[in-house]
Amino acid sequence: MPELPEVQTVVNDLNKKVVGKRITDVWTDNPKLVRDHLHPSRRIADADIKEAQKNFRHFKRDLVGEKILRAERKGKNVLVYLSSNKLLLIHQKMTGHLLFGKWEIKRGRPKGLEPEAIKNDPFNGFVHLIITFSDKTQLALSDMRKFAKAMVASVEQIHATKDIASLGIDALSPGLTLKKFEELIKTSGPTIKQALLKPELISGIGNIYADESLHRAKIHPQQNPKKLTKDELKRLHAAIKSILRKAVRLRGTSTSDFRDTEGKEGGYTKWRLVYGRQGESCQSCQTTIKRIKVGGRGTHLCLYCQKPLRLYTRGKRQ
DNA sequence: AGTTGTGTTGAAGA
DNA sequence: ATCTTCAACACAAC
Repeated sequence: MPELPEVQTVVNDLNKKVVGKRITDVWTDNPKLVRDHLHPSRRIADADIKEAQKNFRHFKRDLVGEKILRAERKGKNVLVYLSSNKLLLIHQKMTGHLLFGKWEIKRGRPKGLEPEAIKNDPFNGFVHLIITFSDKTQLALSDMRKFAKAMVASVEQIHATKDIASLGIDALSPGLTLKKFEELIKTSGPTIKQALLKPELISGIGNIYADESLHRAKIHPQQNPKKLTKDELKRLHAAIKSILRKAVRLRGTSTSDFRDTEGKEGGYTKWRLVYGRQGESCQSCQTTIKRIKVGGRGTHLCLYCQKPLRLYTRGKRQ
């Protein structure tokens, strides 16, 4: 699941590997992944395959000949700045990730040639989009569930899309001070976990880092955000910043499908304390980690460290 | 072997 | 308005 650290890892890789390259070709077996910047959420029905193919032809026409200037992250979106004032937006959604390497199309299917991790890891085999550069290197989108989307338009048009324009402050932005964090969290409900997952409030946090941050801050995910104490908000703010920064440093988390542009797994996976660890013992108190539902989302927590109720004895919290 | 769970996001429904 | 549910999709696990 590409969240802030995973998308940042991809963007950093792109800035190292594809800047300065010129696009010569674009291939897909799933034209539906291409979206219209005016209606970025509109999906095209299978029955309208002709329309999707036309969109893809325009997408390809817009990209071929363009030079890559730089890449940038906005929330969980990858933005690739191109010559001619154009911008390529890619959202990897749940199972998408970008890979840098070489492929050949055999009987209409892409076959990974290099590097090794792309050839050998099944999670890198769901390639549905390939951008070819003039030096014959390629950038591919592997996406098992085909939720990812891409669009190209002018810089202004992409920034005006709802995808970008409606994003709240970035979770790692220096502008997200404790004061700002408190203000934002106070406005939102119904639970603190759901508030953390709202991109229009704070962008970049997904299921993994929401659970990890709440555990570090010792806050129950179903707490009413309006009722959090000043100290709890301070702990949560600090936990989010420090966990996200560490995850960026370690190139993200790969509990399932996420891979970097070399096809390799992220290093934060082994530092997780709760996400995907249901049934294991909490490292602080040995209580069994539980998995519950919060707002329809799988949520991992330690019921002892993250007590839902305030119990006071002689004025002190137990 | 059919059913369920997975998690991003927005649209639809309540 | 605010909240919940569902849909897009493919695959693993039960």
